[in-house]
Amino acid sequence: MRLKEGNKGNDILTAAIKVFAENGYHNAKIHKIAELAGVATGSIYVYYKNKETILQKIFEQLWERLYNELNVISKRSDINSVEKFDAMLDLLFDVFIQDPALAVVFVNEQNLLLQKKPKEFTPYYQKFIDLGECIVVEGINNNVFHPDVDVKIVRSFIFGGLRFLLHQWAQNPGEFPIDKIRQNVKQLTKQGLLL
Amino acid sequence: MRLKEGNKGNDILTAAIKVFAENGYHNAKIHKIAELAGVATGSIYVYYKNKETILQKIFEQLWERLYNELNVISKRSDINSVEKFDAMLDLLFDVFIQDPALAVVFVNEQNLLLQKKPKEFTPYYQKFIDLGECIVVEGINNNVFHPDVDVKIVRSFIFGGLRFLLHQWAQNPGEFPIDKIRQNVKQLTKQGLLL
DNA sequence: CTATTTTTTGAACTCAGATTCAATAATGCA
DNA sequence: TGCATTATTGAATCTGAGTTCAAAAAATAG
Repeated sequence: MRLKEGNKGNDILTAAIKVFAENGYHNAKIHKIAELAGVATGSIYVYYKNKETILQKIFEQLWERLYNELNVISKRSDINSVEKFDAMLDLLFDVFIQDPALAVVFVNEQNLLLQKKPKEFTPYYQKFIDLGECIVVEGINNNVFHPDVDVKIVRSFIFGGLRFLLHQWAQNPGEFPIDKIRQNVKQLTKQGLLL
Repeated sequence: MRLKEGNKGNDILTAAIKVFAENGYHNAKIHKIAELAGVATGSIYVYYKNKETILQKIFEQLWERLYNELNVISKRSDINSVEKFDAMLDLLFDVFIQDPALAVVFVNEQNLLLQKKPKEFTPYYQKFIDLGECIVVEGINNNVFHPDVDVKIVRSFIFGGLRFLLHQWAQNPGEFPIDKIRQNVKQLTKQGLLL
């Protein structure tokens, strides 16, 4: 018997995130992912059924992690709704700051997968979204958030704004300090533009 | 001499927007665009150099139009900064409401082009962005907008949020009335979530 | 050390689909 | 009406990248 050496499955995933981020999913060549992962082209197909499966796995891991961490936040009883809202934004920032390439892939390719194979998209995504919604509803019920906003619309707006900013930052990290972005997003979502 | 009948160039563009929206650029087949436009496959290449050129043309038209209309708004002296800001949001809503498929293409494919061929991307896009920035700066100078926000960050956040919402709406127009979205976005960008 | 099993390899295969182009049709003009 | 010019066609070509697979290498067991 022979054991698989190292963790090639993970190496491939990490390499794929980089290559997908740089070239976009459709322009990413399998052979380049293999090269970056330090394996042969054929090995990719030992670990993943095909190119699309790699993308699916990336989102699976991402959303599972985000959901689990948001779950912890939403259950805390030592902080109020506004603080939970803050913590949620921080969570998203922290995850993507750790891995800018992942931020780019997330922004560019999530729609692709969701549109093409909605059934096979990780359920953790929906669970995360639902939790985020809960936090805002809780804030409304506790009289700290405007009651006349539609939670689903607000959720999508903030989510979309964040996506776009993270994408910009990931492609050109020097342009803005990420903490300035973080601070502005919190200001804007909570207070708005008006004085 | 023989003249080209009808306006096949435009028919192809309109068909392409539909097919790109439904399948995404990379999964869109030229032969399907041709079919929808009512021309033969080969005719596409009489009017456009290749598939990518069609996408470029779509964005060229879109941003030229948006820039021109925002230009009119920004020059008006009968309305104040907040009203200009409102008018800018209305402009974006109106254009994409008119053509949901265009909204989907815009959200899904703009990054692709910008990343791949930044030099060839229509300059009207940057001009539009700059104008939007001016309107917010004007609002800050007139003491109606928070002075401690970074204009570029705000601009991207709002833009990203809008994109995401329009995309959701375009894919499922029944879920939310677009006017509710419009109203929520204005509320959120100006007042924020907090009471 | 040999046999057996599993992992790894990468050149070769495949095939979808973008692009081409020779043939055909349509129009304007004399 | 017939000629010249341009528009249109769509089957055939070509290309490139995802995928396969038979062979080689590595690891373990006896």
